[in-house]
Amino acid sequence: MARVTLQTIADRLGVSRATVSYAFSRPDQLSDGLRRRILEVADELGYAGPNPTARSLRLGRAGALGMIFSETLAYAFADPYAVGFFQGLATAAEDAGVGLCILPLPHGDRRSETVRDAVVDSFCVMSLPDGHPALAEVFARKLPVVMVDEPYVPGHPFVGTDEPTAAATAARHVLELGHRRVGVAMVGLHDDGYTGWASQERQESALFEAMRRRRGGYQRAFEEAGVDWSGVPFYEVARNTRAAGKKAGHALLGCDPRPTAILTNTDVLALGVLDAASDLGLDVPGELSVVGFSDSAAEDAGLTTIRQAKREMGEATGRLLLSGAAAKPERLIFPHELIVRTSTAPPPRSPRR
Amino acid sequence: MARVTLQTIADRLGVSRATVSYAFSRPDQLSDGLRRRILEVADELGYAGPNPTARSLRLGRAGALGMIFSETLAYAFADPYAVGFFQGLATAAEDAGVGLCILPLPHGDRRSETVRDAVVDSFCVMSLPDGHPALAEVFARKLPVVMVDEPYVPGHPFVGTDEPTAAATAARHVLELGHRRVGVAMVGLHDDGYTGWASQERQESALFEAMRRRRGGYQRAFEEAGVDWSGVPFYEVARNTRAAGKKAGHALLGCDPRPTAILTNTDVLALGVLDAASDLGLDVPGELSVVGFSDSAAEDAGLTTIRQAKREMGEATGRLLLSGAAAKPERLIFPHELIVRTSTAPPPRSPRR
DNA sequence: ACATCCTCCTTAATCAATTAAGAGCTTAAT
DNA sequence: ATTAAGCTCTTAATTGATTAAGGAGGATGT
Repeated sequence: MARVTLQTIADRLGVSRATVSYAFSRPDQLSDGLRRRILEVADELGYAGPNPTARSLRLGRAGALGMIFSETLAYAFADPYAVGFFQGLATAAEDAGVGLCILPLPHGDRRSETVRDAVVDSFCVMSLPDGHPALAEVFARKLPVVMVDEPYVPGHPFVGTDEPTAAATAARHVLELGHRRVGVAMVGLHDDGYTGWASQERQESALFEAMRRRRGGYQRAFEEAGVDWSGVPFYEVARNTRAAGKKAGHALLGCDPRPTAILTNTDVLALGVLDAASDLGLDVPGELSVVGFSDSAAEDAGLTTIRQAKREMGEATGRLLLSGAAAKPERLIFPHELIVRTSTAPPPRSPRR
Repeated sequence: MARVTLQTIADRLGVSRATVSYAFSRPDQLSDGLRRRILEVADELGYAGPNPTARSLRLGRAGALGMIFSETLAYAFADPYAVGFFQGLATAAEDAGVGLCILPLPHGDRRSETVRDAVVDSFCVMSLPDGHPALAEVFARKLPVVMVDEPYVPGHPFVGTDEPTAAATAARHVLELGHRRVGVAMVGLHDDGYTGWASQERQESALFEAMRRRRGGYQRAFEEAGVDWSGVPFYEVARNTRAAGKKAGHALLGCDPRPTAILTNTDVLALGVLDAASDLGLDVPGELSVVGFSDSAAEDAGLTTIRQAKREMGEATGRLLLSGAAAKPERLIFPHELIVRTSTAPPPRSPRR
């Protein structure tokens, strides 16, 4: 059972390959009779239709948008922020009738040429650390690229959030409620798998730009409020999971004096902190205030958080890529919003020890 | 700025195209000196590397797995069950170093040739109604296909759940607790946008096979317990959202006599039913028991549900497709499990009116 | 001195289509 | 009758690579 191509059908009918091609893609170029006969024979021979790869090559378009993510794909799909973004991106792809191709990057010792070999027309790069090798591979492809959240590469379009301001808004919220002993739990600063207390130096040298800037926003708000940042307990976790959040929560709540508020840079982490508070029998928000980030899992838990326009960001990224506008180095900063729910309140008058 | 191809570089250096190709893909075939010179010139000319589409054509492999979903992509990404499945599928794709290409289907009056033109090596088809035109387009491609949840097409590999048994398990749980006035809320039976009470005939003629079978499981369990199915209030909603679940909850809880338990075919719907119960000031599980399905959003809410191995199903599907085993018509039925949490209890002794 | 073996590179076939331009032939208009 | 216009189909160039087989030249073995 040899491969069936246009040529096979052409030979069988004694017509030219071009004629068979027209039968499939330009019905107006052929008489109805011949066209019918061609389609009949195609069916008979089990022809699978014009080969998409050959078509792509000839037409110079792949019909797909490539998406690159720094983490493993399992991790990406477990992150509500990323999934929300995908939703928007997928909507844009759908509207344009192109596929959304999620590309795995090599992790660990695994080699992979996915970026080099991906049959796509453009790339969306999300949360890659500054010098990640995949970034160079993407640029080498000379296709339209939009960077999301990080890294910001001058001269290339960017979609993101005003991280320092958003973080400062979250911090200011608890500071204005009167909290002075505040702990911070963050994920996504480095990719070395470290979980534990983070020194000032480690904080500032964070590999991931967006989270580094977000942290900077916290610090600025604290300093503006006259709170010494070096006294702020700062716990870093390696994975954005509820369990990691719980661990951070226990660490922070074990400090003496105990914080009356905890800031986290994801909602998932914040939920874990709530778990820790619950373990210790602490009333939230009576004895402890907790703030999340990105409003991705926050509603049910009554979490105060910073809402980000995930879907809109995804859609905008898609449109930028699909409209060809990605040639211009636009920089779209999407608005954020503080959503105050029931996880934050003024600190207790006389803190329980 | 004309296109730079292997040939451009070859011409510039006065070598053959093949030599340049070897410089990129088979370093051992070339002297180091020439290879270096080739790469240098390539860089100089701004060559983007061997064209992936041409490569794909020549090598006969696309390096991507196509995924098809009956709903809009925004909807798919909003469904925790689907996202869980994606997680597993993506993991398998990642391990194999291939991309995961999510293909939009035409919706409404939109035309689209995405299935016909998708540059992929295989297809994963999830939850397509029996006669959906995309299914024929997929088969026409003559590539490996795995069907997930539905439709089951004899002779093709299938990955899914024992729907009738799983549903019967959920139903039996409340029946064994002593409930006799039970309501049912389901989504995903038809795709005509209908929301409201569903007649027996409408139930049985459901377009989507998996949900049709799931419903059959409920009915069987009721009949085995001696409960007349025709007296069971059955509310159907068009979309798998919390708001829709709430609407269904209000409808069902407005029945006289009021149900003491409600079965839903998704956790999202169940959360909505809990919202409705809360609106009415009903105690769960004291006055109302609620059961979800798929354990996708259930833990925090304490929802009793049927756990499905979403991730494992996705991974198995991926492996089937990527190992070439999809040629054999395997039928993988994954186990389910009743998870009893705090949303179910025996019915109240003397029901409040 | 001759055969043999490498190393390095070229030739040419192949992958499977699309499409502008042109060639016959028929039909219609003048 | 003649010219122009329409249909329908073919020719041939093009898209950008990969790779088996072969050739030229130098090094090695006997």
